[in-house]
Amino acid sequence: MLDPKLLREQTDVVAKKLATRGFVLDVAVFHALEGERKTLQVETEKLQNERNVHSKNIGILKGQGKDVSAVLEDVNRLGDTLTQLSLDLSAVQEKLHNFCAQMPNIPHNSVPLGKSEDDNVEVARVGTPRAFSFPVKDHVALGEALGQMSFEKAAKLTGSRFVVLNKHLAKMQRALIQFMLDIHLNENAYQEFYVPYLVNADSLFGTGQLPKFKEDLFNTTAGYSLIPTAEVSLTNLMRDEIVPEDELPLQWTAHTPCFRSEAGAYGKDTRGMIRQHQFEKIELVWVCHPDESYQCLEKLRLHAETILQRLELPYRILSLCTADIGFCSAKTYDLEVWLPAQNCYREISSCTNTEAFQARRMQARFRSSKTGKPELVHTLNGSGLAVGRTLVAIMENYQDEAGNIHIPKALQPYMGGLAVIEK
RNA sequence: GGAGAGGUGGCUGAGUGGCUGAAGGCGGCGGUCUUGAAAACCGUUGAGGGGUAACCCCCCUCCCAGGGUUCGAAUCCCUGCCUCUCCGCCA
Repeated sequence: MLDPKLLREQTDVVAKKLATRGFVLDVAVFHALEGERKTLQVETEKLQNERNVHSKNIGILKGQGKDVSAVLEDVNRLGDTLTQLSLDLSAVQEKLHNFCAQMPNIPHNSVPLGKSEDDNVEVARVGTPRAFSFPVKDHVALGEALGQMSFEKAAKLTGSRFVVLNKHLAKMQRALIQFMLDIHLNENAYQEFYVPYLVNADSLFGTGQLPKFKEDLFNTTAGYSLIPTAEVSLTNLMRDEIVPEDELPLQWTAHTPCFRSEAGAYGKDTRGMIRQHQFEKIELVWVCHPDESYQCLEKLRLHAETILQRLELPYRILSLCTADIGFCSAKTYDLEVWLPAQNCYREISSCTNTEAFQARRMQARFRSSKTGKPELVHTLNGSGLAVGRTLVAIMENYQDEAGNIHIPKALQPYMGGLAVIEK
């Protein structure tokens, strides 16, 4: 959610900035709603005040044993008008709220302008893709040949876009989770959380999944939704909270499964573990002072990169352009890992500064030591990393001609010393 | 699942229809005192929104949430959510 004051006072500036990301702000509609709101609100509050004054008088007069019928008549006359006005007011306020809830965040000045994902800017490449002396197989071929990855079994159990792993591959996924968490906890000072995988609508609104992206979620008959990312559970810990300024920044992490319905993405990446309805992820969340959020974003990105570096996986860093950043994002870096079978880099982490966009939706605040007043925090989130895709990357980058998977050095201790997964 | 009790400000805890946005205590902040600190004493201390160019100021809303009764609701009624105690069940 954008700052309503900013929106009101500099509507054209906001519209211009949102246009860079392909969002058309209907300035006329906004001004009309806003004008209506103001008139109604002022009038409603005026009448409410009148009513309150009268009511207070009634109390005083009654206490003195005097007749109140005259005042009572006055205040009764207010009744109907006031009822109607407040109905009108809340209708307009709801419209205004819905209007604003659909508006995406304003891109930061450092975000490259662009019209599509082709305009994303490559910031750096790290590591060199290995040269293979044999035809590379993709993770599906490798995994099925090993007998440790089955999409068929998953389809029997559930449907498409799920996977069953067993033996070493199942263990490697668990090892990766442990490996990533250990680094974030021991080296990067994150606090670990265990959180619900089902959340309510307020939480989903807070982090921006609602109202716009309801279709991407798995919703339950109980009224809860499965989390599409631990960002929802972690970030919403701050909802309606006010923390002391000196406790900032907060660095939180959790491993969770993530559930995405992604109705719109059918036909894309139909093969393999790249796009699944259920996958494991380590999430990193920062809650910080507004002055520091861009330094924090750099640190967050570095923490995600560390994992790729330790696993010796080649990757590149993209700064997403205005057309490609997410709804809540003011700025996003994507980390893309090299996948030899696809002969390209694929997203494995997305690190985002939402500034106060989510914080405003959540009323997540800190108490300013300067003013003593609550102010909105900035929230950031990033994957550190997507575990399923990391597994894919290891399989494809570390395969040999026989179809065996060599395990990265750093991960071997987590695999009980195992160095190669063989048939 | 069954039976009870309860949800009030950062915390604790009064308040059953009328200057109560809320006593008292704790905590926080400011001050007096002190070489400094502690103690003591005095003062101060919720949030959201609107009006205003803006501070001061003025107004509205908020005592779990949503409805209702009333001129007026923290207080009465209904529904939901949550917490606690006892019993049952269970990983």
